[in-house]
Amino acid sequence: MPPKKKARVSKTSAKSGKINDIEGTSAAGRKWKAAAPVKKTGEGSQSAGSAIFTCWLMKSEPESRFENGIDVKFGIEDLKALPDQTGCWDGVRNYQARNFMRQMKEGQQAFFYHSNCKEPGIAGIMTIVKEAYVDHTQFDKKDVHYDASCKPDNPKWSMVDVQFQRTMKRFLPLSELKKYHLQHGANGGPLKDMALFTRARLSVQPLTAEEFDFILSLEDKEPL
DNA sequence: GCCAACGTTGGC
DNA sequence: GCCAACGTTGGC
Repeated sequence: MPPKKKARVSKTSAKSGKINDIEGTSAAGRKWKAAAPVKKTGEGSQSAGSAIFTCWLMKSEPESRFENGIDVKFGIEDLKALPDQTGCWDGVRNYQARNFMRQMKEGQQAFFYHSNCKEPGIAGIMTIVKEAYVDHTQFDKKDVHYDASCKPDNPKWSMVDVQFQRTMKRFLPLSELKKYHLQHGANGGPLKDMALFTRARLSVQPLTAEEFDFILSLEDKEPL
């Protein structure tokens, strides 16, 4: 069961929702050396020592790419085109990314990031509309992200439902975010520890409120 | 298409 | 539980 690609959201909107959160055997959810400023869990229901995150970034590929004969393309326009502009973020096959999805709460916001494409960057914002539940595609032999090691009585992978909120006022390219990241490394600005750069391969990542707000503020600025 | 970074697997 | 080999991610 090789780890698979990034998420692809399928056209299911409101499948029968079993609020079935599997226990968190994070077999591989090992050491993640808190790169991001870790907000101390003040009052949350998180176990001691883990941070509470409220903002997210989720990657998906907006350009066609075929994997086992199946196109994994899913950009923000594809989400927008779904009924109710809502889809499930299935196909995540990485423990850390999965665990972050399991921390997501209804109503929280996530950036929709376009990866593996001509112009990588942040395309828009979506809202978490359903908290983590079993990702049914792990059992589906026809699915790109089928995981033969998973059985319905012992699922491994979760997904959340997301709803399109809006596109960014202007697309925020990775190249620009990186310039700020580098600049902030020198001057201590808000993007100095951004997971997009410190944990490049993570497809679902947390942002601090400071990071999120700073990125939002870029919409009204000239491109760097 | 290349390839560096890094997560996962499996032997020991 | 270590760690080398392997496979994937994703920018360039």
